[in-house]
Amino acid sequence: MKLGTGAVTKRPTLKTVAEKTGLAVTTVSKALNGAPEIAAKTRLLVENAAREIGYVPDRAAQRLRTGKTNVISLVLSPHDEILGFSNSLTLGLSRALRATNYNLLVTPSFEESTEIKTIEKIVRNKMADGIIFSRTEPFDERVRLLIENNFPFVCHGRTELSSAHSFVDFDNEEFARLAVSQLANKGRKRLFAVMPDRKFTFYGHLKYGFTSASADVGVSYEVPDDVNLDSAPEEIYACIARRIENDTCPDGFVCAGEVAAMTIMACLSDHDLLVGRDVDIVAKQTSRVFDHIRPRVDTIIENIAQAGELMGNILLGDISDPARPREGLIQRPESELLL
Amino acid sequence: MKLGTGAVTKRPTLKTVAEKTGLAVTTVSKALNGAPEIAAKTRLLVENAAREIGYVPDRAAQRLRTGKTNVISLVLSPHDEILGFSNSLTLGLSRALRATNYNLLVTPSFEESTEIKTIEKIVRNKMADGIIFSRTEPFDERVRLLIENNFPFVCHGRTELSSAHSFVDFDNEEFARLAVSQLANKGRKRLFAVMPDRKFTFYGHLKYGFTSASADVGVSYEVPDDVNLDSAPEEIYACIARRIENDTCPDGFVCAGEVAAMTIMACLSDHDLLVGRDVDIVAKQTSRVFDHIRPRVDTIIENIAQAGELMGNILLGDISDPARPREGLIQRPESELLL
DNA sequence: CTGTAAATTTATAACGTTATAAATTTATGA
DNA sequence: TCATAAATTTATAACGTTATAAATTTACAG
Repeated sequence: MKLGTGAVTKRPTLKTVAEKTGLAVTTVSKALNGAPEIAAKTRLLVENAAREIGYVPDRAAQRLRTGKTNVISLVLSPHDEILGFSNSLTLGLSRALRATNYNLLVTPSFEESTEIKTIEKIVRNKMADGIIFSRTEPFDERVRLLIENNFPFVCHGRTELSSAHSFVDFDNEEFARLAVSQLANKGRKRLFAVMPDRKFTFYGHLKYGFTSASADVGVSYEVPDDVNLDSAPEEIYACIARRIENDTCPDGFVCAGEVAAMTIMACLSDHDLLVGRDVDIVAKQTSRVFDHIRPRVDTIIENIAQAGELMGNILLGDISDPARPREGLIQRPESELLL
Repeated sequence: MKLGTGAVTKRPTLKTVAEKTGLAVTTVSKALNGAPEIAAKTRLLVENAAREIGYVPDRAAQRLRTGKTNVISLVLSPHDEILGFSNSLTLGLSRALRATNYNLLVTPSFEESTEIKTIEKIVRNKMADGIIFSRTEPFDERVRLLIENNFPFVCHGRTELSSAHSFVDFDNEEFARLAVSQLANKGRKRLFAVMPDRKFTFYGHLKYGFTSASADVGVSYEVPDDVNLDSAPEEIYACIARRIENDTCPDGFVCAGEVAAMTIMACLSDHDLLVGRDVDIVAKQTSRVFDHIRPRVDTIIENIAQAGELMGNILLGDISDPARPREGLIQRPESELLL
């Protein structure tokens, strides 16, 4: 098949290579797959012939025959933050898959409630060799399902389930501690944190880090229960606006998401409150947006692309060795605190 | 195969359904594919049996037999703007594919130069039924390759090639005109535009709109040739900083990308120049970031998710009817100009 | 040389599907 | 009732691959 000439010849198959070399299809297959019983000179002959005519194995046929799809499925939640998250995860995953012959299938679920169906479908129909997903809950039903079906997966975030499974998580507790400490260093006394929805495991970690660190350094702290990272920006805005108008505005914000942080900054700015003078903010940063936002705020980086790459590599390992013990990995925060 | 019980039975196939109904595999296949020669009551019988045992066709086998992959490949350029673009495109595409049984394969190229290889590979190995990509050039080699190989695709942006092909583009000329007009209305006299790299088709459209509209309303205009939308933010920052320090700072900015706009805003802010007082900015908006950025700037929306959905639908149509005439679609800007 | 073991190659079958052609059943008209 | 057409079902083969078992060739000891 010559490309770029307009001429389209039929794709070469093992049979084509077999005919060219005068060997049997089986021999060619084995030679190309490095079977030990093939004579060295035969292997060479086959390899050259294959290269010459541009033979590439047919994925569908391999998949049908072996049951291996060579596909990793990234299952995205409808809420996956539009800034950065999915994107960086995809990027990182792609890096991990780059040198392999795995493909990345992106499967968004449009409603939170159908996500388990999406995963069931992938498992039942063997649409992938492994699954990646995020927004893990302590007793995550997706994790349960996948463990039960012995289906390789790596999730972003921990569970509290007894069976070990692969995951990559961020040390959110440490993030919160660093944030609190920074705000306290700047003399802030009344802290406020925008946290994820309670149902997620990392809510617990963040909350624990935030409250215990606040108690440790002796500042007041609050975790509102009417807004979280998945709230519409307008709700977060309204919540902060209410505080300001009530004169109950905190002087230090810990914000575990970029959009929420930006929303808060916008609200403060609209009420003539100045970050750095009247209040301080420490935000979790997952993209480079804050580089371009003024006034500058303290950020602590969660490297999502790196998480994606780690998850990809772990998943590939889990797939190639189904028996190896599953374990998790926790990323450290990289702080970019201002002086 | 029962899920959720831990028990894993073998996947049902056509054979399973055939055995259950006492019919031949062929009959079952035809019944499920709506062949007209199958008796209505047979069809019903088969459909019920299939549903009952949860039969789902095996993609690999279908693919091998029919040559149809049921996969759409989104080929991402390394530069695809991290904010919004890929993400929104993916989202829109997913929407288009949602009700179909197409899957979305995301294939990033890590270097600009290898992108054509990536596409060649997809075509040669028939890894997808259709391709989506962006950053189209007037004489785009990817477009040429795909047309030559008669491979379905929809690109984001136009070409100047003679053969018609499917595309979705944004009316960048109109965008630029609107932007210039808004800045002129605000009394700005020295306009400056951050444009895409010259090699892209939409550079031409933007530039023409920008320069001709500027001439029409009688303001001076400039398109720098040392920075473009793909420049590192630091370069853009440095370029603007130089202007400010030189006292050659423009008073109106047209910015065809979000990150560039934010960078400019940051630079202005760092030099105590106020948007709305000293300068004005009109930015192209492809996500909702600007909702949360202060001071507010004028934006004109390019709806990328919608573009993705359109591209997906066009591609599906092109695939199902390879003979239908290929045509392009141009999205109108949605302006969100401030008063 | 010859017989046997080792090395290497090959034939067969199967993965699950569908296009094609052939076979069977049912309906129709004389 | 029978022949024939129409409707419906079925058998066969093939898509490209690989696991298994069988066949062939080569090497080696006697």
